[in-house]
Amino acid sequence: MDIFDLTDDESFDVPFEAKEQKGVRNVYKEDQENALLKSLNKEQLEAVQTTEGALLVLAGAGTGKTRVLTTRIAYLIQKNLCRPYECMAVTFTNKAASEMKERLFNMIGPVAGDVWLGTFHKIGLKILRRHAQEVGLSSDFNIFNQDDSFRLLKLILKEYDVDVKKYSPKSLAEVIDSFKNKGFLPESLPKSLEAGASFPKSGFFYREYQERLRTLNAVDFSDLLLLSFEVLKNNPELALKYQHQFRYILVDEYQDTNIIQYLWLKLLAKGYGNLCCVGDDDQSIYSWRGAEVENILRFSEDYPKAKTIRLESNYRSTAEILGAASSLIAHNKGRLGKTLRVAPTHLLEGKQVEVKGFWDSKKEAYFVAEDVSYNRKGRRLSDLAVLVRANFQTREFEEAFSKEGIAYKVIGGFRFYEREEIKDMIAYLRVVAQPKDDMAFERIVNKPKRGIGAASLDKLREFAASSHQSLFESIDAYPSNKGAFAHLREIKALFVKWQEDLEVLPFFEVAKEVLYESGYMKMWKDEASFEAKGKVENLGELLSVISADFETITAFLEHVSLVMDTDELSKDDCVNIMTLHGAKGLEFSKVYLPGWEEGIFPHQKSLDEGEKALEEERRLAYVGLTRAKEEAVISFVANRQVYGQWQASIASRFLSEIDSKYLKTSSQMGMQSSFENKEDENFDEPYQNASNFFRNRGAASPQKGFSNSSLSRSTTSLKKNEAVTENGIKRGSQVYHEIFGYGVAVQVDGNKVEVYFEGLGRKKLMSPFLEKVK
DNA sequence: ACGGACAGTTTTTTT
DNA sequence: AACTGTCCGT
Repeated sequence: MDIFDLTDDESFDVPFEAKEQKGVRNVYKEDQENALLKSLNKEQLEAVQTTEGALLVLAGAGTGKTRVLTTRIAYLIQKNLCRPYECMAVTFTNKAASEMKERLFNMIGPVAGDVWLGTFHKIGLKILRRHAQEVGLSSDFNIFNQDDSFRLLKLILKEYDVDVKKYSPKSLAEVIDSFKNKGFLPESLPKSLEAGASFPKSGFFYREYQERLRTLNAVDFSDLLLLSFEVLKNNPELALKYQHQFRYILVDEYQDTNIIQYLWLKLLAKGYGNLCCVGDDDQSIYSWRGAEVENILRFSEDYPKAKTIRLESNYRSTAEILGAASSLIAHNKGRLGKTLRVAPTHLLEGKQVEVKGFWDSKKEAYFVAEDVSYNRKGRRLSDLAVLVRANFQTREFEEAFSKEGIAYKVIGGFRFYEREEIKDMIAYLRVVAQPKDDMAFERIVNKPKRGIGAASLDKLREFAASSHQSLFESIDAYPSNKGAFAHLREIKALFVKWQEDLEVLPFFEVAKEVLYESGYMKMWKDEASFEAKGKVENLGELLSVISADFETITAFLEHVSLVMDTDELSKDDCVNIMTLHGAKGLEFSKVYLPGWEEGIFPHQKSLDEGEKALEEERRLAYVGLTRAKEEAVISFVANRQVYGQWQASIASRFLSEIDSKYLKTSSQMGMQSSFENKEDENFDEPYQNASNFFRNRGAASPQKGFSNSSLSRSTTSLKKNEAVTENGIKRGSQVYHEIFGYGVAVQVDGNKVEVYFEGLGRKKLMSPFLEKVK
């Protein structure tokens, strides 16, 4: 299951001239080549067979990008142009890597395992592990995830008395990450970059952060690239060795590379210059992670002899879907430009893209669930997907699907490895593996409660800092053995025991010991709540995952930091619910694209940021549409609840940017107001309806638009911290008031309140009337 | 040391 | 709505 085995060093250590090829057929057979290439079209064939020098393959959606990449690798190996371990193929996601791995295996068999195939981060990690000491780390360093980084930054900011509310660790993390993505260590950070950053003294905090990471013997995600690049940059001999090894380098999704990845590739490809980059500038959706579309736009400047091949035959979608997607993306400026056309062998008779408007997101979700029910006949559920802009949107679909009895899986979102209990357990294991890891240690030192409070920890922290040791190490030397410190010694003794056990027992056994002997499992078992039950189950599941898949603690910890459990699509037959970002590289026969509302999609932040950000949103929409093979449904709602507050929505501008001949619109609003009976409204234009509706009603007086029959009445009790004021409802120190005139809140008797409302249930009753007042 | 009450904030996408 | 941080009583 591991994409490539990090313990397998032989392919590297043996001088490559002397290396015998394992399992590769030395004799090239023509029929093999024919079998490999026969299904390719002319464009694809050229991309596979252009083996010398730099090559840019501009591959539009659905034009067989992965096929070209894998066939190219197979071709190189079969034609004996390189040995498997002399070929490196880099992807962005584990999903893409494992798919390529699988396809390659089917083409050339087990030797596929020798190809350096993996994500940028994984290959960076492989290099960094070998040469960690060059950057002042020991090779068993830990990998910090985003959460760890935030916590560390928060710690640092607090030490310097920075107001964490005003200057959040998250924004600092973003700034530091952007430095790393551009390839700068604190020492080399240009003043101008620091000055332009949105966080004050970011250069100082960056330096501080890197130093702390080093003392913790840890790196963060971006370091995997940055530091592996530094290692090679500072050791020309070493770099030469790698440059000599990699005769062929292939890159997937080149449009999403950032500067450090660009430099990293350039350095590694220096030996042979056989760099093949595949990408699509219209699908660049990771600029917030430092991706520079410019990398792909100026490829031919960087590699002047580079050839460019365009793949424009689309084997995936109907003409209607392609037409809709193309007419939308045409609104973007500065594209390299491609014209996708339906492949002649693939002419599909298609339906128009459906556009539907709904009253609220619940109706939208239930429509999708019912439509799925209807469409499942003669189709696999896994051929259907719901693609959302943000993770929070998945919730209502989950609810609707489970009520309709439809199997579904949410990809991404709340991940297994990000659950509290799993993170705690991982923290325990991290301390076992790497006692210097103060972050992990602090996380679990008093979990379950061991009578070690904040005050004692403060003392220990101070002591540890003055003796330049980790918390764990400094426990023994601390000049006290009372109260919390006695408990600290106890827990340390346990950790030492587990470390010793690791020498003699299988990792799985030790993991089990840790879970039970620490009292962590007991802590949740003793709790009667529904939640705790699930946590106990999850912990059990974690143990079984460990016993099935991981032999060493290092392998396990590496896996949890680099590979998310939900990276891969479920093997079961179920509907996939995921973000648009997560859907890149996938295809489905029918795709649902909900939540196309201003502020949701395009996201509010992109609207605030301006044209460039908006273009990226548009590319995201393009990615979404082109995932569909046969059908696509776009929908939006008139009311949306975001963070517990109701808000009016207006249909996304993207809808009006799509050539209407590819669209079929219909209203599913089904509201109970008098609005429904108005004849002058055109129900075939639901996105206009939504905006008109709120324009008409937005600032209206309470009763406007209500017909008496649809007006309901309900009484409710005020909560402890609520009161009715003249302008609205007072809750604590916050005052809320009614919006849109949907209802009137009237104090009746004591804490009883009478509310008029329109066709909404009790739970929803209050929220639409409440809006925070500054 | 610990838990409950209260106030205030959150606000995208991922390796 | 769900979450964090702080204050305060036990």
